[in-house]
Amino acid sequence: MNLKYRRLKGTRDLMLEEAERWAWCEERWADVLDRYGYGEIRTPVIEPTELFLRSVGEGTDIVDKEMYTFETKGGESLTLRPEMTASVVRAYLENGLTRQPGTVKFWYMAPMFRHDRPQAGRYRQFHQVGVEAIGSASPVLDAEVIRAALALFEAVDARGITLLLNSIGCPACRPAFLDELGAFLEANLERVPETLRGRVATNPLRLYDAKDDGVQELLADFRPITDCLCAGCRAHHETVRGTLGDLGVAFVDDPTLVRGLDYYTRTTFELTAASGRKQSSLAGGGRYDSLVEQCGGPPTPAVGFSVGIERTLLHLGDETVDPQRSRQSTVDVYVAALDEPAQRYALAAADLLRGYCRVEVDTTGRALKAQIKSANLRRARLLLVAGEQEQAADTLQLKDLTTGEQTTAARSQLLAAVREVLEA
RNA sequence: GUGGAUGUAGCUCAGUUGGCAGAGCCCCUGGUUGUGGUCCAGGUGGUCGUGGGUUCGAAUCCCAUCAUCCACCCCA
Repeated sequence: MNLKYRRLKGTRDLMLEEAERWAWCEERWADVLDRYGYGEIRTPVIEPTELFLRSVGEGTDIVDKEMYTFETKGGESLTLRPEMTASVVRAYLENGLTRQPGTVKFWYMAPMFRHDRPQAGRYRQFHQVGVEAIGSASPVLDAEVIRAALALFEAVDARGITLLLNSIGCPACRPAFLDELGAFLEANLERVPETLRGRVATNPLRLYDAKDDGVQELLADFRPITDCLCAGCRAHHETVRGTLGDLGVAFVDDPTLVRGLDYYTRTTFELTAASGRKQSSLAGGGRYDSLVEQCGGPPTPAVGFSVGIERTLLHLGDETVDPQRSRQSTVDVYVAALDEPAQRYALAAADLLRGYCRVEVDTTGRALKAQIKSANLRRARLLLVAGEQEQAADTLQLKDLTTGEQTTAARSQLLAAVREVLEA
Protein backbone atom coordinates (compact mmCIF):
# COMPACT_ATOMS: atom_id res chain seq x y z
CA MET A 1 0.00 0.00 0.00
CA ASN A 2 1.17 3.46 -0.75
CA LEU A 3 1.12 5.11 2.61
CA LYS A 4 0.41 8.75 2.92
CA TYR A 5 2.28 9.08 6.18
CA ARG A 6 5.18 7.06 7.44
CA ARG A 7 7.15 6.73 10.62
CA LEU A 8 10.15 9.03 10.83
CA LYS A 9 13.45 7.30 10.19
CA GLY A 10 14.86 5.69 13.29
CA THR A 11 11.59 5.72 15.24
CA ARG A 12 9.36 2.83 16.20
CA ASP A 13 5.75 2.01 16.99
CA LEU A 14 5.29 -0.18 20.01
CA MET A 15 1.89 -1.75 20.40
CA LEU A 16 -0.04 -4.54 22.04
CA GLU A 17 2.24 -7.31 23.28
CA GLU A 18 5.39 -5.34 22.51
CA ALA A 19 4.11 -2.46 24.61
CA GLU A 20 3.18 -4.93 27.34
CA ARG A 21 6.74 -6.20 27.39
CA TRP A 22 8.00 -2.67 27.88
CA ALA A 23 5.53 -2.15 30.68
CA TRP A 24 6.72 -5.39 32.26
CA CYS A 25 10.32 -4.13 32.29
CA GLU A 26 9.40 -0.65 33.41
CA GLU A 27 7.51 -2.02 36.38
CA ARG A 28 10.46 -4.13 37.52
CA TRP A 29 12.96 -1.36 37.00
CA ALA A 30 10.91 1.17 38.95
CA ASP A 31 10.76 -1.32 41.80
CA VAL A 32 14.52 -1.92 41.79
CA LEU A 33 15.33 1.79 41.71
CA ASP A 34 12.90 2.40 44.52
CA ARG A 35 14.77 -0.19 46.58
CA TYR A 36 18.05 1.64 45.97
CA GLY A 37 16.54 4.83 47.31
CA TYR A 38 15.97 6.71 44.07
CA GLY A 39 13.00 8.96 43.36
CA GLU A 40 11.62 9.54 39.92
CA ILE A 41 12.31 12.66 37.88
CA ARG A 42 10.62 13.74 34.65
CA THR A 43 11.97 16.70 32.75
CA PRO A 44 11.03 18.35 29.45
CA VAL A 45 12.30 16.67 26.27
CA ILE A 46 13.46 20.04 24.96
CA GLU A 47 16.07 22.21 26.57
CA PRO A 48 18.13 25.22 25.55
CA THR A 49 20.84 24.02 23.17
CA GLU A 50 23.45 25.67 25.31
CA LEU A 51 22.82 23.20 28.14
CA PHE A 52 24.09 20.30 26.07
CA LEU A 53 26.88 22.23 24.39
CA ARG A 54 28.33 23.07 27.77
CA SER A 55 27.80 19.76 29.52
CA VAL A 56 28.19 17.01 26.94
CA GLY A 57 30.91 19.09 25.36
CA GLU A 58 31.79 20.45 21.94
CA GLY A 59 34.07 18.03 20.17
CA THR A 60 31.92 15.04 21.06
CA ASP A 61 29.99 13.32 18.29
CA ILE A 62 26.74 13.86 20.13
CA VAL A 63 27.07 17.62 20.06
CA ASP A 64 28.90 17.95 16.76
CA LYS A 65 26.59 15.91 14.57
CA GLU A 66 23.79 14.14 16.38
CA MET A 67 21.60 16.75 18.04
CA TYR A 68 18.11 17.64 16.92
CA THR A 69 18.47 21.38 17.17
CA PHE A 70 16.07 24.01 15.89
CA GLU A 71 15.36 27.66 16.29
CA THR A 72 12.16 29.17 17.62
CA LYS A 73 10.49 32.14 15.97
CA GLY A 74 12.04 34.25 18.67
CA GLY A 75 15.50 33.10 17.60
CA GLU A 76 16.14 30.87 20.59
CA SER A 77 18.04 27.65 19.91
CA LEU A 78 16.40 24.55 21.37
CA THR A 79 17.49 20.91 21.34
CA LEU A 80 15.73 17.60 21.84
CA ARG A 81 17.69 16.02 24.67
CA PRO A 82 20.35 13.54 23.48
CA GLU A 83 20.93 12.35 27.05
CA MET A 84 19.50 12.96 30.47
CA THR A 85 22.29 13.94 32.85
CA ALA A 86 22.43 17.57 31.82
CA SER A 87 18.68 17.96 32.26
CA VAL A 88 18.73 16.36 35.69
CA VAL A 89 21.53 18.63 36.83
CA ARG A 90 19.67 21.64 35.44
CA ALA A 91 16.49 20.59 37.28
CA TYR A 92 18.46 19.91 40.45
CA LEU A 93 19.78 23.46 40.45
CA GLU A 94 16.64 25.14 39.19
CA ASN A 95 14.51 23.59 41.94
CA GLY A 96 16.91 24.51 44.72
CA LEU A 97 17.80 20.95 45.66
CA THR A 98 21.31 22.00 46.61
CA ARG A 99 19.70 22.82 49.97
CA GLN A 100 18.50 19.25 50.32
CA PRO A 101 20.38 17.29 52.99
CA GLY A 102 22.29 14.19 51.94
CA THR A 103 22.57 12.78 48.46
CA VAL A 104 19.81 13.58 45.98
CA LYS A 105 19.06 10.46 43.98
CA PHE A 106 16.92 10.49 40.87
CA TRP A 107 15.91 7.81 38.42
CA TYR A 108 14.28 8.28 35.04
CA MET A 109 12.93 6.33 32.11
CA ALA A 110 12.64 8.58 29.15
CA PRO A 111 13.08 9.03 25.40
CA MET A 112 16.31 10.52 24.03
CA PHE A 113 17.01 11.79 20.53
CA ARG A 114 20.14 11.51 18.44
CA HIS A 115 20.38 12.05 14.71
CA ASP A 116 22.40 8.92 13.92
CA ARG A 117 22.10 6.54 11.04
CA PRO A 118 19.81 3.84 12.46
CA GLN A 119 20.82 0.18 12.67
CA ALA A 120 20.22 -2.81 14.89
CA GLY A 121 19.88 -1.56 18.45
CA ARG A 122 20.28 2.05 17.45
CA TYR A 123 17.45 4.48 16.92
CA ARG A 124 16.95 8.20 16.56
CA GLN A 125 14.40 8.13 19.30
CA PHE A 126 15.60 5.66 21.87
CA HIS A 127 14.91 5.17 25.53
CA GLN A 128 17.05 5.04 28.60
CA VAL A 129 16.49 4.07 32.17
CA GLY A 130 19.08 5.62 34.41
CA VAL A 131 19.99 7.32 37.65
CA GLU A 132 21.85 10.36 38.88
CA ALA A 133 23.12 10.49 42.47
CA ILE A 134 24.11 14.03 43.29
CA GLY A 135 25.97 15.27 46.36
CA SER A 136 28.44 12.62 47.44
CA ALA A 137 32.06 12.17 46.40
CA SER A 138 32.38 8.78 48.05
CA PRO A 139 33.75 5.94 45.96
CA VAL A 140 31.34 3.70 47.88
CA LEU A 141 28.51 5.49 46.09
CA ASP A 142 30.16 4.69 42.75
CA ALA A 143 30.04 1.04 43.68
CA GLU A 144 26.41 1.27 44.76
CA VAL A 145 25.46 2.98 41.52
CA ILE A 146 27.19 0.27 39.52
CA ARG A 147 25.49 -2.38 41.61
CA ALA A 148 22.12 -0.76 40.89
CA ALA A 149 22.82 -0.84 37.16
CA LEU A 150 23.51 -4.55 37.37
CA ALA A 151 20.37 -5.02 39.44
CA LEU A 152 18.35 -3.58 36.55
CA PHE A 153 19.64 -6.33 34.29
CA GLU A 154 19.00 -8.97 36.89
CA ALA A 155 15.43 -7.76 37.30
CA VAL A 156 14.63 -8.65 33.69
CA ASP A 157 16.74 -11.82 33.67
CA ALA A 158 19.42 -10.48 31.33
CA ARG A 159 22.47 -12.76 31.24
CA GLY A 160 26.01 -12.46 29.97
CA ILE A 161 26.65 -8.90 31.05
CA THR A 162 30.26 -7.78 31.52
CA LEU A 163 31.23 -4.79 33.62
CA LEU A 164 34.11 -2.73 32.26
CA LEU A 165 35.71 -0.31 34.70
CA ASN A 166 38.16 2.54 34.43
CA SER A 167 39.17 5.84 35.93
CA ILE A 168 40.00 8.80 33.74
CA GLY A 169 41.34 11.02 36.50
CA CYS A 170 40.36 14.52 37.46
CA PRO A 171 41.21 18.09 36.37
CA ALA A 172 44.28 17.86 38.60
CA CYS A 173 45.91 14.85 37.01
CA ARG A 174 44.34 14.36 33.59
CA PRO A 175 45.96 17.32 31.79
CA ALA A 176 49.43 15.91 32.39
CA PHE A 177 48.35 12.58 30.97
CA LEU A 178 46.74 14.24 27.97
CA ASP A 179 49.90 16.23 27.24
CA GLU A 180 51.95 13.08 27.36
CA LEU A 181 49.46 11.19 25.23
CA GLY A 182 49.25 14.02 22.73
CA ALA A 183 53.01 14.12 22.36
CA PHE A 184 53.18 10.37 21.95
CA LEU A 185 50.51 10.41 19.24
CA GLU A 186 52.14 13.32 17.42
CA ALA A 187 55.37 11.35 17.36
CA ASN A 188 53.59 8.38 15.84
CA LEU A 189 51.14 10.27 13.66
CA GLU A 190 51.84 8.09 10.63
CA ARG A 191 50.24 5.18 12.46
CA VAL A 192 46.99 7.09 12.96
CA PRO A 193 44.51 6.92 10.07
CA GLU A 194 43.80 10.29 8.50
CA THR A 195 40.18 10.28 9.53
CA LEU A 196 41.21 10.15 13.17
CA ARG A 197 44.11 12.60 13.10
CA GLY A 198 41.88 15.54 13.87
CA ARG A 199 41.24 14.13 17.29
CA VAL A 200 44.92 14.01 18.19
CA ALA A 201 45.00 17.76 18.63
CA THR A 202 41.44 18.44 19.78
CA ASN A 203 40.68 15.54 22.09
CA PRO A 204 43.34 12.82 22.20
CA LEU A 205 41.36 10.82 24.75
CA ARG A 206 38.75 10.23 22.03
CA LEU A 207 41.28 8.07 20.17
CA TYR A 208 40.64 5.37 22.72
CA ASP A 209 37.17 4.68 21.46
CA ALA A 210 38.29 4.36 17.86
CA LYS A 211 37.95 0.77 16.74
CA ASP A 212 40.83 0.99 14.32
CA ASP A 213 43.23 -1.89 15.03
CA GLY A 214 46.35 0.11 14.25
CA VAL A 215 45.39 2.84 16.68
CA GLN A 216 44.58 0.30 19.37
CA GLU A 217 47.98 -1.34 18.92
CA LEU A 218 49.62 2.04 19.11
CA LEU A 219 47.77 2.97 22.29
CA ALA A 220 48.61 -0.39 23.79
CA ASP A 221 52.27 0.71 23.66
CA PHE A 222 51.40 3.74 25.73
CA ARG A 223 51.05 3.70 29.50
CA PRO A 224 47.49 3.23 30.70
CA ILE A 225 45.76 6.26 32.15
CA THR A 226 45.37 4.46 35.46
CA ASP A 227 49.15 4.66 35.91
CA CYS A 228 48.99 8.45 35.78
CA LEU A 229 46.29 9.14 38.34
CA CYS A 230 46.98 11.52 41.21
CA ALA A 231 46.95 10.13 44.73
CA GLY A 232 43.32 11.12 45.30
CA CYS A 233 42.07 9.55 42.09
CA ARG A 234 44.12 6.45 42.66
CA ALA A 235 42.70 5.96 46.16
CA HIS A 236 39.19 6.60 44.88
CA HIS A 237 39.59 4.07 42.11
CA GLU A 238 40.98 1.44 44.47
CA THR A 239 38.08 1.89 46.86
CA VAL A 240 35.56 1.51 44.03
CA ARG A 241 37.28 -1.70 42.98
CA GLY A 242 37.45 -2.96 46.53
CA THR A 243 33.83 -2.16 47.28
CA LEU A 244 32.69 -3.95 44.14
CA GLY A 245 34.70 -6.87 45.45
CA ASP A 246 32.82 -6.67 48.77
CA LEU A 247 29.59 -6.96 46.82
CA GLY A 248 30.83 -9.89 44.80
CA VAL A 249 30.58 -7.92 41.59
CA ALA A 250 32.97 -9.15 38.91
CA PHE A 251 34.54 -6.54 36.64
CA VAL A 252 37.18 -6.13 33.98
CA ASP A 253 39.67 -3.26 34.21
CA ASP A 254 39.67 -1.49 30.88
CA PRO A 255 42.06 1.48 30.71
CA THR A 256 40.79 2.30 27.22
CA LEU A 257 37.28 3.01 28.45
CA VAL A 258 36.93 6.79 28.16
CA ARG A 259 33.25 7.32 27.21
CA GLY A 260 31.93 9.75 24.67
CA LEU A 261 30.93 12.61 26.90
CA ASP A 262 33.25 15.24 28.28
CA TYR A 263 31.85 15.64 31.76
CA TYR A 264 33.16 12.43 33.26
CA THR A 265 35.78 12.46 36.01
CA ARG A 266 37.38 9.55 37.80
CA THR A 267 35.14 6.49 37.53
CA THR A 268 33.80 5.45 34.14
CA PHE A 269 32.09 2.16 33.45
CA GLU A 270 30.19 0.33 30.81
CA LEU A 271 28.03 -2.78 30.78
CA THR A 272 28.39 -4.81 27.63
CA ALA A 273 26.85 -7.92 26.20
CA ALA A 274 29.32 -10.27 24.61
CA SER A 275 26.77 -11.33 22.01
CA GLY A 276 28.07 -11.11 18.45
CA ARG A 277 29.03 -7.85 16.83
CA LYS A 278 25.79 -6.04 17.41
CA GLN A 279 25.52 -2.95 19.52
CA SER A 280 27.10 -4.57 22.54
CA SER A 281 27.16 -1.55 24.82
CA LEU A 282 23.99 -1.81 26.87
CA ALA A 283 24.73 0.77 29.53
CA GLY A 284 27.30 3.34 30.48
CA GLY A 285 28.01 5.77 33.23
CA GLY A 286 30.47 7.34 35.56
CA ARG A 287 31.27 10.12 37.92
CA TYR A 288 30.95 13.77 36.97
CA ASP A 289 32.28 15.84 39.83
CA SER A 290 32.62 19.12 37.92
CA LEU A 291 29.37 19.25 36.00
CA VAL A 292 27.11 20.80 38.63
CA GLU A 293 29.56 23.62 39.17
CA GLN A 294 29.98 24.04 35.41
CA CYS A 295 26.24 24.48 35.17
CA GLY A 296 26.37 27.35 37.63
CA GLY A 297 25.84 25.52 40.91
CA PRO A 298 28.09 25.06 43.90
CA PRO A 299 30.87 22.47 43.61
CA THR A 300 28.91 19.23 43.89
CA PRO A 301 30.15 15.72 43.13
CA ALA A 302 27.81 13.27 41.38
CA VAL A 303 27.67 9.90 39.67
CA GLY A 304 25.18 8.16 37.43
CA PHE A 305 24.50 5.80 34.55
CA SER A 306 22.00 5.06 31.85
CA VAL A 307 20.81 1.82 30.33
CA GLY A 308 19.62 1.54 26.73
CA ILE A 309 16.16 0.01 26.87
CA GLU A 310 15.97 -1.07 23.22
CA ARG A 311 19.38 -2.68 23.42
CA THR A 312 18.56 -4.45 26.62
CA LEU A 313 15.39 -5.91 25.14
CA LEU A 314 17.33 -6.87 22.03
CA HIS A 315 19.84 -8.64 24.24
CA LEU A 316 17.07 -10.53 26.03
CA GLY A 317 16.63 -12.19 22.68
CA ASP A 318 12.86 -12.08 22.63
CA GLU A 319 11.57 -11.89 19.12
CA THR A 320 9.72 -8.69 18.46
CA VAL A 321 6.06 -9.50 18.27
CA ASP A 322 4.28 -9.13 14.95
CA PRO A 323 1.48 -6.63 15.67
CA GLN A 324 -0.94 -8.58 13.50
CA ARG A 325 -0.34 -11.78 15.40
CA SER A 326 -0.31 -9.96 18.66
CA ARG A 327 -3.45 -10.28 20.75
CA GLN A 328 -5.78 -7.42 21.41
CA SER A 329 -6.25 -6.77 25.11
CA THR A 330 -7.93 -9.60 26.94
CA VAL A 331 -11.32 -9.22 28.60
CA ASP A 332 -13.43 -11.25 30.98
CA VAL A 333 -16.78 -10.71 29.35
CA TYR A 334 -17.61 -10.19 25.68
CA VAL A 335 -21.01 -8.83 24.78
CA ALA A 336 -22.33 -9.75 21.35
CA ALA A 337 -25.04 -7.58 19.86
CA LEU A 338 -26.57 -7.75 16.41
CA ASP A 339 -28.12 -4.44 15.45
CA GLU A 340 -27.95 -0.93 16.78
CA PRO A 341 -30.84 -1.21 19.29
CA ALA A 342 -29.21 -4.38 20.60
CA GLN A 343 -25.89 -2.57 20.90
CA ARG A 344 -27.50 0.13 23.02
CA TYR A 345 -29.03 -2.53 25.21
CA ALA A 346 -25.66 -4.32 25.37
CA LEU A 347 -23.79 -1.18 26.36
CA ALA A 348 -26.20 -0.52 29.20
CA ALA A 349 -25.71 -4.10 30.38
CA ALA A 350 -21.92 -3.77 30.14
CA ASP A 351 -22.10 -0.67 32.25
CA LEU A 352 -23.50 -2.76 35.10
CA LEU A 353 -20.40 -4.96 34.97
CA ARG A 354 -17.52 -2.60 34.42
CA GLY A 355 -17.08 -1.78 38.05
CA TYR A 356 -16.30 -5.45 38.53
CA CYS A 357 -14.56 -6.89 35.47
CA ARG A 358 -13.26 -6.21 31.97
CA VAL A 359 -15.99 -6.00 29.36
CA GLU A 360 -15.93 -5.56 25.58
CA VAL A 361 -19.09 -4.64 23.70
CA ASP A 362 -19.09 -5.62 20.03
CA THR A 363 -20.45 -2.77 17.94
CA THR A 364 -19.35 -4.02 14.54
CA GLY A 365 -22.74 -5.40 13.54
CA ARG A 366 -21.11 -8.56 12.17
CA ALA A 367 -22.65 -12.01 12.18
CA LEU A 368 -22.99 -13.50 15.65
CA LYS A 369 -20.59 -16.23 14.64
CA ALA A 370 -17.88 -13.69 13.92
CA GLN A 371 -18.53 -11.94 17.21
CA ILE A 372 -18.09 -15.16 19.16
CA LYS A 373 -14.88 -15.80 17.31
CA SER A 374 -13.62 -12.44 18.50
CA ALA A 375 -14.72 -13.28 22.03
CA ASN A 376 -12.42 -16.29 21.90
CA LEU A 377 -9.55 -14.25 20.51
CA ARG A 378 -9.96 -11.82 23.36
CA ARG A 379 -9.82 -14.73 25.77
CA ALA A 380 -13.22 -13.92 27.23
CA ARG A 381 -14.49 -16.37 29.79
CA LEU A 382 -18.09 -15.32 29.32
CA LEU A 383 -20.15 -14.37 26.30
CA LEU A 384 -23.27 -12.29 26.73
CA VAL A 385 -25.75 -12.26 23.88
CA ALA A 386 -27.98 -9.23 23.58
CA GLY A 387 -30.61 -9.59 20.88
CA GLU A 388 -34.19 -8.76 20.12
CA GLN A 389 -35.57 -11.59 22.24
CA GLU A 390 -33.40 -10.70 25.21
CA GLN A 391 -34.36 -7.05 25.00
CA ALA A 392 -38.03 -7.91 24.90
CA ALA A 393 -37.68 -10.07 27.99
CA ASP A 394 -35.18 -7.74 29.70
CA THR A 395 -32.68 -10.60 29.96
CA LEU A 396 -29.32 -11.63 28.51
CA GLN A 397 -27.97 -14.94 27.36
CA LEU A 398 -24.90 -15.96 29.37
CA LYS A 399 -22.61 -18.44 27.74
CA ASP A 400 -19.61 -19.93 29.51
CA LEU A 401 -17.08 -20.18 26.71
CA THR A 402 -14.99 -22.84 28.40
CA THR A 403 -17.82 -25.28 29.07
CA GLY A 404 -20.32 -24.17 26.43
CA GLU A 405 -23.06 -23.98 29.03
CA GLN A 406 -25.63 -21.33 28.36
CA THR A 407 -28.17 -19.76 30.69
CA THR A 408 -30.55 -16.85 30.72
CA ALA A 409 -30.19 -14.09 33.28
CA ALA A 410 -32.54 -11.27 34.11
CA ARG A 411 -30.85 -7.95 33.59
CA SER A 412 -31.39 -7.01 37.21
CA GLN A 413 -29.51 -10.16 38.22
CA LEU A 414 -26.74 -9.79 35.63
CA LEU A 415 -23.87 -8.86 37.91
CA ALA A 416 -24.61 -11.71 40.30
CA ALA A 417 -24.89 -14.17 37.43
CA VAL A 418 -21.59 -13.03 35.91
CA ARG A 419 -19.82 -13.19 39.26
CA GLU A 420 -21.05 -16.68 39.81
CA VAL A 421 -19.36 -17.88 36.63
CA LEU A 422 -16.15 -15.87 36.90
CA GLU A 423 -15.58 -16.77 40.52
CA ALA A 424 -16.45 -20.42 40.17
C1' G B 1 28.83 11.20 6.39
C1' U B 2 30.57 6.05 3.89
C1' G B 3 29.57 0.96 2.16
C1' G B 4 26.34 -3.50 1.26
C1' A B 5 21.54 -5.93 0.85
C1' U B 6 16.33 -5.62 0.09
C1' G B 7 11.52 -3.22 -1.78
C1' U B 8 5.44 -7.86 -5.18
C1' A B 9 -1.80 -8.41 -1.21
C1' G B 10 -2.80 -6.17 5.78
C1' C B 11 1.58 -10.02 7.17
C1' U B 12 5.49 -13.80 5.47
C1' C B 13 7.09 -14.64 0.75
C1' A B 14 7.18 -17.27 -4.54
C1' G B 15 7.28 -15.37 -9.49
C1' U B 16 11.63 -19.75 -14.63
C1' U B 17 14.60 -17.17 -20.78
C1' G B 18 11.06 -10.47 -20.82
C1' G B 19 4.81 -13.08 -22.42
C1' C B 20 -2.59 -12.83 -18.52
C1' A B 21 -0.22 -10.95 -10.87
C1' G B 22 0.55 -15.95 -7.37
C1' A B 23 0.67 -19.04 -2.50
C1' G B 24 0.21 -19.45 2.77
C1' C B 25 -1.57 -16.69 6.93
C1' C B 26 -5.16 -12.85 8.29
C1' C B 27 -9.97 -10.84 7.07
C1' C B 28 -15.21 -11.36 5.07
C1' U B 29 -19.49 -14.52 3.47
C1' G B 30 -21.96 -19.18 3.33
C1' G B 31 -22.53 -24.36 5.01
C1' U B 32 -25.71 -23.26 10.73
C1' U B 33 -32.96 -17.51 10.41
C1' G B 34 -29.11 -15.76 16.56
C1' U B 35 -24.17 -19.62 18.93
C1' G B 36 -17.21 -20.25 19.17
C1' G B 37 -11.63 -22.24 18.34
C1' U B 38 -11.83 -27.70 13.89
C1' C B 39 -13.63 -28.69 8.94
C1' C B 40 -15.59 -27.60 3.90
C1' A B 41 -16.91 -24.08 -0.08
C1' G B 42 -16.59 -19.25 -1.88
C1' G B 43 -14.90 -14.10 -1.68
C1' U B 44 -12.45 -9.08 -0.75
C1' G B 45 -7.76 -7.20 -1.28
C1' G B 46 -2.02 -5.29 -5.71
C1' U B 47 -0.43 2.22 -9.46
C1' C B 48 4.78 -5.13 -8.47
C1' G B 49 8.39 1.51 -3.74
C1' U B 50 8.50 5.95 -7.22
C1' G B 51 10.04 8.32 -11.96
C1' G B 52 12.25 7.68 -16.53
C1' G B 53 14.47 4.41 -20.43
C1' U B 54 14.98 -0.18 -23.72
C1' U B 55 11.15 -3.41 -26.04
C1' C B 56 5.65 -5.46 -30.02
C1' G B 57 5.47 -6.53 -24.70
C1' A B 58 8.83 -5.09 -18.23
C1' A B 59 7.49 -7.41 -11.46
C1' U B 60 11.67 -9.35 -14.60
C1' C B 61 16.75 -5.63 -18.34
C1' C B 62 19.10 -0.34 -17.80
C1' C B 63 19.37 4.60 -15.28
C1' A B 64 17.82 7.72 -11.45
C1' U B 65 15.38 8.42 -6.95
C1' C B 66 13.05 7.25 -2.29
C1' A B 67 12.35 3.91 1.73
C1' U B 68 13.73 -0.10 4.91
C1' C B 69 17.39 -3.30 6.99
C1' C B 70 22.58 -4.39 7.98
C1' A B 71 27.56 -2.71 8.68
C1' C B 72 31.29 1.37 9.29
C1' C B 73 31.72 5.80 12.28
C1' C B 74 30.08 6.62 17.16
C1' C B 75 27.11 5.47 21.02
C1' A B 76 22.38 3.65 24.60
